[in-house]
Amino acid sequence: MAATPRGAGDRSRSAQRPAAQAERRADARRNIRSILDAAQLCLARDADASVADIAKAAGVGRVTLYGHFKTRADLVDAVLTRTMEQSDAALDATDTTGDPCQALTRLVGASWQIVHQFHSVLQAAQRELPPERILAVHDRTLQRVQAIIDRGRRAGAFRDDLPARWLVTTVFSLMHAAVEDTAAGRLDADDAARVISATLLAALTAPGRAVPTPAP
Amino acid sequence: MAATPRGAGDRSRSAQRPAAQAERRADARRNIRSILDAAQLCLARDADASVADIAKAAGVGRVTLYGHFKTRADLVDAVLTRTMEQSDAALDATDTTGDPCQALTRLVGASWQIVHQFHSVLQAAQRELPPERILAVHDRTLQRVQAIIDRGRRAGAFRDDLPARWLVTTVFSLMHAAVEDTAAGRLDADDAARVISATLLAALTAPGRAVPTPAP
DNA sequence: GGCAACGTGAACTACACTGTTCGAGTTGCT
DNA sequence: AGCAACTCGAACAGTGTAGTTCACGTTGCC
Repeated sequence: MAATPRGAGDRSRSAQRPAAQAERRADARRNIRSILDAAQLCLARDADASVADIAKAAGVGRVTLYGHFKTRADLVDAVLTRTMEQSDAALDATDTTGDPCQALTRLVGASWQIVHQFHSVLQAAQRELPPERILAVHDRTLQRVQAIIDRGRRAGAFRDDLPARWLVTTVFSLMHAAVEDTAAGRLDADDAARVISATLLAALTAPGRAVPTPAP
Repeated sequence: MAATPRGAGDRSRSAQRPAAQAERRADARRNIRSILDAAQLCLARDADASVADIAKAAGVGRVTLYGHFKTRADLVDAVLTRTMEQSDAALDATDTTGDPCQALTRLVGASWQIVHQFHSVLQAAQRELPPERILAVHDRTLQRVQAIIDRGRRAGAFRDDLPARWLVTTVFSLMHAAVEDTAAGRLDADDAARVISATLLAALTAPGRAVPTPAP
């Protein structure tokens, strides 16, 4: 879905799925990498960055870029996918077992940097890609949050009076709201993870229960 | 800032500020109204609606529209201003005194319909207008929320361990997140106000305190 | 070394949109 | 009635973008 060679059609490739980047020439691989790097950077700075901007930032001709990515949407999709893969990798290294409250706090801490950095990549994707695609790419992250919430509910720590899906939305919503607040200078970026966690723990706590105060 | 006559310059008008719509001819007033109505509707449906779309929806020539609004940004600004005025009017009729928790619940209930309906008008404005302008137009609403939160904090009902500005952000963020969830079919629109309120009350509650369970 | 894959800039098509001009007609106001 | 304000559509200019083609130069790979 990301790579589209010029000379060769789909004939020599087993399928169009597996990105099929291995059998390319070395300079092509290098350029694809540069393009993705540049696109991630440009889109992170400005969700409306043009293909020309990205090509220039990658130190590559626009035509070369189109040689690897059929359309702008393709490129955005590739960048989003890549970003989510990086995110998932970072989150895989995070312990989300044990006490749900602490697990959530750890998850927020680990996610914040990524969300903070690549917030507008998501914005670009939301303007260019169909909602189902956005959802699909977020699947693993969604599952992860959902799992913690489910566990917290079963343990009686998290509330049971609201749709589980809404609690997941709450988590994502506050993360992204925090990004915008820091961008506008209304929130200290170094304090954001703490603020988000504190708000979320309270929001997810079962009514009637005392709100946990996590140790600093 | 909204009205721009054709024949007459600024000469006959006292200032360019006061919208100066009173001294126009009747048909002009009618058209301006139609345009604003149509623009509000179109932008609510699609934040990217073109000037041509809006003019057609208003039953008016494109040139006529440009006769009243110098640029697309001007039009968007006028629509946003108008929407916020309507919103403020609706909120003026809402009792925000008394118990902060109940006041917040009432405010959310009264705001939800408007936010739900005109969510993408705001999106359009965010793409076209400078952030300061968005902030300025939201001033009254912002103040209102801020006032309730301040009162709740003084009363010891709301938490004091997070920046007040962040709590305001939380309120707006969850409202808009709820809109997107309903649009995606993940949340029942009729249930939204309750869900938002319940989440917010918990989020704003002081740590260590029991979360209030508002009467249905 | 040789060949195919790859890169490149310039130029071109195509499109969608904003904003303007013009000439001619219509409507409201006095 | 008469005049200025207003409306209208068509046509135009300008801009920014996506995507393509071509002819030629370069690089990697066997």
